[in-house]
Amino acid sequence: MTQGTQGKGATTSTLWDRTRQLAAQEILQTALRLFTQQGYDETTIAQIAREAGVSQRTLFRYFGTKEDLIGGSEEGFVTLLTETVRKQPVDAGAWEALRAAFKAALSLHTSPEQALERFRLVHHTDSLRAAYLGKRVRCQEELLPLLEARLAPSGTDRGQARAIVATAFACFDAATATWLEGNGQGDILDLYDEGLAAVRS
Amino acid sequence: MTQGTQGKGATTSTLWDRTRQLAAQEILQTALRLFTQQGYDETTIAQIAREAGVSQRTLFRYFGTKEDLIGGSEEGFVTLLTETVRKQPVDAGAWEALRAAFKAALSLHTSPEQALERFRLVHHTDSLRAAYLGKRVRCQEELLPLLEARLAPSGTDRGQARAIVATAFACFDAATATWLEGNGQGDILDLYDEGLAAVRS
DNA sequence: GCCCGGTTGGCAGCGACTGCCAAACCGCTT
DNA sequence: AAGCGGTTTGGCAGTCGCTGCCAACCGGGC
Repeated sequence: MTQGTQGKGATTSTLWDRTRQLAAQEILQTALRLFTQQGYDETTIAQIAREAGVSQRTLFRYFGTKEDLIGGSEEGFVTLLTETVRKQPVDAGAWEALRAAFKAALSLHTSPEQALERFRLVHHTDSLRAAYLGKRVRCQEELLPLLEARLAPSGTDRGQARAIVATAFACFDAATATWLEGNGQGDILDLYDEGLAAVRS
Repeated sequence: MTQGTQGKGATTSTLWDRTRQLAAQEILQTALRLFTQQGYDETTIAQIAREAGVSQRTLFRYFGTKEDLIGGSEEGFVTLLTETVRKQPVDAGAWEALRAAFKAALSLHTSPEQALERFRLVHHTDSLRAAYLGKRVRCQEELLPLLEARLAPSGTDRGQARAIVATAFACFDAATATWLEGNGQGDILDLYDEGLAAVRS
């Protein structure tokens, strides 16, 4: 699929599958527009395909599921988190590493307004929220071994490491929920710190 | 639906919708059997209906969705948790109340073996896990106001209360995951305590 | 016997998603 | 210019979960 022609140029090759990327973006924008305009459940794949000028079949070839049309591919997200954690200095604790990962994830959004809009959409649509939560736990599982290494010195076992990772994500979600409730007031990371502080009082 | 005939008898009325309950249980057992035998995704509603001796249509009338065939109705679960929290003594803190609620929830399972089997099924099926997580956050939202009351005296704001509830559930999930990994070894509540202790070290 | 509220079953239909096959397309060679 | 191989695309039919609608049914009160 993506490799076909990926010769020497480290840049985006053949100016042909740049068209492909463009098509993908076109689909994505159309989908996001319709979702915010009329809601996720009220928007059908058929409509998105029609308005984006592609067939339903190819839409499903670009994005495997309807949920993938929001939040982009899961892989990118996961690797960003894992790489960020891995890059943290060895003397940084698990909590610091996780905080850094969340910070990196938040920096993906182009603007707070866009983030707010997207968070709202995900938060208010049951199916989307469920999908997000699924991704989240897969993330946790991926991160677990990395953080186990940082935790081992202090005699923390696997179950405890899992609890720590889960707690970090839970507080992050709580922070975004609170942020959403306040219509984007304040900084998510600050809310995260406050929440975690309350937990670890 | 359920009220139709619910006269004076506080017991299960009219010996007629006892048949209904029986039918419901029949469907549930069939579904659970098939799920564990051949997997959730591989089992179709048509098959369950056929083997349970009802039409697809009535199956959907008893259980609104395929996911409802596992873990029973959400309402029952939610009310159990909220009632348990509400019943806790006023001087009990939020953490104690949540722990009591988890304990009550765990006591719903008839046997550890059955719990293990069911947890495994949910944990290993993406769609089921997503559905469970969705229920979980709805639970959290329901519980939030109750615990806010217990937390208010110590000057905890809403965002922090949310973080605390989310953390408790996260640690509970981590505990069940660890319990599952150890094939049902030990006690979930003990694992929960250990995880929470590590978090709040 | 008869009507009546509530239950059931069958059918048609929707929306997400997949497999399959033929047509279109791109870049390359002759 | 014509041909060719590999990839991409579109259309079609089919599956599965789920819903609305309507006709048939069943137990109980008049």
